[in-house]
Amino acid sequence: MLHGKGHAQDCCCRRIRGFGRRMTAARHAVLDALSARGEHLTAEEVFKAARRLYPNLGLATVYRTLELLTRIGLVSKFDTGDDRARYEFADPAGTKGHHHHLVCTSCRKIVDYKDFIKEETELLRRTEEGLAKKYGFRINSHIIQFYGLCKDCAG
Amino acid sequence: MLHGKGHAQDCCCRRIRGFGRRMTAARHAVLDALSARGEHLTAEEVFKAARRLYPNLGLATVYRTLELLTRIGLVSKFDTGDDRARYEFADPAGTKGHHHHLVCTSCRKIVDYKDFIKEETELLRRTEEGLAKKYGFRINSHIIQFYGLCKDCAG
DNA sequence: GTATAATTGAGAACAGTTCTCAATAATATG
DNA sequence: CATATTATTGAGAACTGTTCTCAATTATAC
Repeated sequence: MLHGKGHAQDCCCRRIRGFGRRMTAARHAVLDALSARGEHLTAEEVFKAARRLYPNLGLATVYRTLELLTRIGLVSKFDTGDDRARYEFADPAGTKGHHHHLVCTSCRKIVDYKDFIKEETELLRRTEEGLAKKYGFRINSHIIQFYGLCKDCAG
Repeated sequence: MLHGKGHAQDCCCRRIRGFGRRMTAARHAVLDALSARGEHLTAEEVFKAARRLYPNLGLATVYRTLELLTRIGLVSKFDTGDDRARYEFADPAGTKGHHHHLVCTSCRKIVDYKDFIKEETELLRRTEEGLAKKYGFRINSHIIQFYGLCKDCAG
């Protein structure tokens, strides 16, 4: 049985256990991969990275773990227009700070930006409130993405 | 050969021709379906609606047409977290006005909202400018979506 | 330690989307 | 208007990302 190294891992363990689920080597490997490899990873990328830490790992387990982490709220899953899902730590755990995405529709490069986040967050909060009231939703996440061509692709 | 009925269709024809592509009965049917059936349709939904107008239509053609329309900029394609793409007229053609989406993660209901749009648009414009400058992107679209539970699903 | 139930890896199955290809139909040309 | 050219089509096969199945394994409670 492996032991998580970082604070994030410990925190995640507790969260997983608190959810009545077990802590396993496979899940450790996925968590390690997610925190080592950074943002917006595909399941395949997580799989490759995690398998280096735990060679016996299966792809289905990666999907299952990512789904679990997403359900718990530790990971956020999103889409950037190609046809595979992306995963990254949700704010609190990842501690890389809240950010949004800027996506090149040609080369698929993804830029995480934090500039403008403060204003955006402020507006989003107000909008959320208004929408919740008007449409009776209990809102718990949002997505903002900009699409365009990066410098290299714009030519 | 069918003839489009609405202004949007005429406009689209011109755009398609202007792109060096041909105007066909299948494409008319897809355009009609898109404008009759409203927002955020899946390819399957477009297919079913369009096939009522042109029974010989094939699903692959619907995908090809939607891809063409998206590439031309007449249609916007997006994703709301389930695993099928959604399509709707982009602003100018659809003339239903710019809107964003509020998505129920349980029943998958999608609400188009236009409230708050003005402030959002204003902020997005400024953010876009800033991002374009800082990261050298030529930005040409964005997505804002809120996720949560609708009144019925929140219980 | 043992019992119990969650978790696993492997591969099959699945769903949405794209591809292939011969047949058809829209446009340009004469 | 007839014809040649070339895009487009429908049907189904193929593909890709993701989920499911199931017997074997392993974390946890006692």
